[in-house]
Amino acid sequence: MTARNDHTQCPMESILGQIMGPWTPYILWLLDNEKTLRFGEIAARIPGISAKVLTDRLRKLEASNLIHRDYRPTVPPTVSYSLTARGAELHSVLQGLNEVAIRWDEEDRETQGAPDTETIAAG
Amino acid sequence: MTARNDHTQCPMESILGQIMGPWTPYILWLLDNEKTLRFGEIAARIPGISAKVLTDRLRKLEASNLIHRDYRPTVPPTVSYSLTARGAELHSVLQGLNEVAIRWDEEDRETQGAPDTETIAAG
DNA sequence: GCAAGTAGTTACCTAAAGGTAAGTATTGAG
DNA sequence: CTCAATACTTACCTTTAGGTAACTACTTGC
Repeated sequence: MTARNDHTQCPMESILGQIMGPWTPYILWLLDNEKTLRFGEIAARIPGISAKVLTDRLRKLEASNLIHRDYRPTVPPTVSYSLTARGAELHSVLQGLNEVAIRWDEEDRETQGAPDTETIAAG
Repeated sequence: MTARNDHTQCPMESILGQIMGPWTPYILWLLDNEKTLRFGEIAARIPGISAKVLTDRLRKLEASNLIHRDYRPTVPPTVSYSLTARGAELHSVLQGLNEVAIRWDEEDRETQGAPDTETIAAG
């Protein structure tokens, strides 16, 4: 209210706008785990994504200075992606989120269905 | 392929599907900070959101067992929201993300503009 | 001259998400 | 009888996002 507008006073909204989106945190997590991945390798690790959307996400992450794009003009061309120093700062958040995800996944497996039979996919 | 489908083998995608979305992590972070908030209070803290979208986010978070809905049939009715035990498990992730957000915000302020004058809100 | 291979880009179309506004329930005040 | 208040819900419409498929560039191999 006093110096900045009310919707930018909170840095959370800014970072959310950068890393949110259907596949964005997942891409960051992949790069955090595997250090360097080529375009096709990322696409292979995300079954449902299209080249158009993946390109879009990559461009936006690059524009936010979270990933680095390494283009090698070979034939055919090779493009590798990796986290920047800023992108690497998300490491603990990404890994923390993954730990919670794994925990919940185990809990839901105990509660909702037997580990050896598939009942959730029946409906 | 053997027991689970290939897109659910990674718990990250599951948790992302639950907490992702335009305002979802922000709502969780508000409730993590303020413990209990009424519908109108959440709406007031998120300037750009509409009642329809806020209701949708709240319902989905409730369905994921991340928030608790407390309906008091007073006149007019009072509805309060708070994190469930599971939702509270996101505390460190949410706060860690906020710390990174604040750090980046300060860094960007040093790089892109002077700290004492407002140049970003001029346009 | 055509296919293959990588990493895209572009055009076109459809599906989903979100905005706006009005309606719902309840009861006390006027 | 109507207004006001809270927390929605629903209908309708627009905007946006995403899917699909074709095209680009360049060189090797046939």
